[in-house]
Amino acid sequence: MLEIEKRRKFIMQAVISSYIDTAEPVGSGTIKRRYKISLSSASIRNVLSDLEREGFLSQPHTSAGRIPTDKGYRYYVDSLTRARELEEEEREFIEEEYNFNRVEMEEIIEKTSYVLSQITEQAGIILFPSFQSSRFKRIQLVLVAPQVLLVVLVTGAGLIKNKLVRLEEDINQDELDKMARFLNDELKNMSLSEVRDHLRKKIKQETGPFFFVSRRAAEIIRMAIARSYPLRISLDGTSYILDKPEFQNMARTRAIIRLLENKEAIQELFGRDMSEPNMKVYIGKENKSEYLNDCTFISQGYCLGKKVVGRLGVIGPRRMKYARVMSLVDYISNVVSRNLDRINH
Amino acid sequence: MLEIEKRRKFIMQAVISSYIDTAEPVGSGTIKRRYKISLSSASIRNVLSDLEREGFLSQPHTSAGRIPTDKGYRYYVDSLTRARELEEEEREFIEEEYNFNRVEMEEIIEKTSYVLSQITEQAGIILFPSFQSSRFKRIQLVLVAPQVLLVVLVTGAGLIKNKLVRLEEDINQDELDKMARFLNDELKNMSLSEVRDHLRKKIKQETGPFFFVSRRAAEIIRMAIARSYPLRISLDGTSYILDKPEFQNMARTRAIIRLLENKEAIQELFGRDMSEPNMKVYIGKENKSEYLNDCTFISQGYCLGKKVVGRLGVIGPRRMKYARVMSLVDYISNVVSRNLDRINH
DNA sequence: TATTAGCACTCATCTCTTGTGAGTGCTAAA
DNA sequence: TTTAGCACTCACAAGAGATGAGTGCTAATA
Repeated sequence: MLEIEKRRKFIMQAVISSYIDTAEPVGSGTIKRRYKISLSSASIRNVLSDLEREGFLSQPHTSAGRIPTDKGYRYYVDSLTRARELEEEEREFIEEEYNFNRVEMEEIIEKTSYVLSQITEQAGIILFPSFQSSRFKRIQLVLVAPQVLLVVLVTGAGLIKNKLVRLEEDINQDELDKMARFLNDELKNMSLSEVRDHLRKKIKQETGPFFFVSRRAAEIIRMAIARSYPLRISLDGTSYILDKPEFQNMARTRAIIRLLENKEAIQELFGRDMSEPNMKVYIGKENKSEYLNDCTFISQGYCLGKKVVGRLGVIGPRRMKYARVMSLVDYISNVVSRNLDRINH
Repeated sequence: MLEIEKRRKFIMQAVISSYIDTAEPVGSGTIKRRYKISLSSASIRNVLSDLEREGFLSQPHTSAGRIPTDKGYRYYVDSLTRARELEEEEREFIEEEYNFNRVEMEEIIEKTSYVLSQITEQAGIILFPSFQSSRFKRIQLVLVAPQVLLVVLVTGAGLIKNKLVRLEEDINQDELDKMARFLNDELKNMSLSEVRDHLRKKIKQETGPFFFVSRRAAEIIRMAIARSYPLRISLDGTSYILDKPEFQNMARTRAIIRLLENKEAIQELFGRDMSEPNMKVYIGKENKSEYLNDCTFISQGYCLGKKVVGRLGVIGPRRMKYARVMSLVDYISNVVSRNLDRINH
């Protein structure tokens, strides 16, 4: 009984790993040849047909070998494979890439989509740290031209946000400095959504000396963060998709590439995972978009301090080296977190 | 004599416009049918074979029709086609897209690659205003953390550049304010390359009271602009390339897409045209990259005030509607310039 | 003298046939 | 329970015509 379970696992593993290597349907003969199993091809066939009946494998046509289904890959990822140590070279390549004089968050983020795609040979994606959830650190108000105000907002995620705000009345730099001082005291370490709420309250309840600075300041800062901060995504290596034999069909492939050109669509792929730290693997139809029915999307959060501020990941064919790619995504997510921390203090 | 020249032109035009429509080689019969010409197909054949001998047309194989060569397209663009008025709908679509409350240069730029690609159904490209050549407008120095300085540089192109600079020694905000005041006076309206040279000179010749501010300030600002400002490009609609029948060949198409993923490679396509205002059309092998041998690249400068600050354009198959696309690129370049001006005063 | 009808020829592309081989499921023997 | 043996399936490759849109050349025509 236990013996039979072991055999199923072995054969399942054989089918998947062979298919991942070759992209060709795997038959009983191939398994016997490649994995020197002490069973006849007929016995293997029996197991294969069991696995097919249970939905782990399928046949492209009657006289072909088997290929894994979504359920098959899922089983493989959950039960048959485990995290792998990175190769020395992989680790070196990654560390090397981040070994530049990085003082700005943006450079780190943009580098990351490149690194992800290069090392996995798939499309690499990273979301910039989310603005709304990040912490207020400092504000600076600069009069750029009469009635045009530059608001510089520095947040905990190392994000710097510029916003030009057009004012209706004249104001001078002294007044602005006063406001900035006030805001910097008042809002220290709040998250930006707290900032918004706090300011709304303050405006209502305050009177007196506070009032005159507060009202204007609050309006200004709200203008600066109000229009939802444009979603920023860095994407690289889309062209790797075109290399894979399963994506030689132009029509489907074009749809995938078109999806990746659309920031909102990419955001939807992450669904509700945005602020979760752990790794998510979406295989085939598990994906949020039907255009990715033939793809696997692996993502993981990255942190600033203890807080998850964004996600990164890769998109490739379902037929991918899961252990390797998952380990890489995990490792790179840690590298990014570490680097973000370093520039922040 | 004049008659014969006219006939050549007509037939040349017929071949190109038919090929642009259908992507199929054009034969004498097709021309006679589609353009109701009062000549026999035999006469047309004579002209075709003349045009081929002179290098304007070529045959994929002996028993096929003719397709235009680079030289043929070039002749067509230079002599047979002229700027076209935009359709009402085209104009409306463009104006509509820019009809949002734009106060930031970045939004306008990013919108533009989208508009270019949508309306021409090709890849749309725009370079962000060049940083080095833009004019110094204002600098702001903010101490973000001990020894970490945020330099905010506002330039004439509406560009705002943040740079975090790590200092070796402590400095306080008062000192920074002094420096900023000094720099704002000193550097007003210089271009950033002038700024660099100016500071270099100043440091050498100055002594006395100027010295102590100047030296630090100069170092800081040079750190801020020194590392060549990362080339920013906005690109959209790459996937349109996959629609065209001439790009069904994966290998060549992948190479094009890979090229477009590489910012430096894109920059090279523009060559020395960077600060020229006029339109450039590169057909097939005229392109700076061999990967674009089957493409046409059309670009034009856009301005802030009277100064060209960047370029925009489209990349598509050689077989494109030149009059239409050229008019669109021209129109959009004007719209961008107009919008940039508006946010700048 | 310029034009065109006529004709033989070319060659990519489509369809049809056939052969091959890697795979299957089932059954009966070990 | 395992496996040898066998009939069967079916994608795919190779080859053979047939088709037709195109050509260039030549001789007749306006």
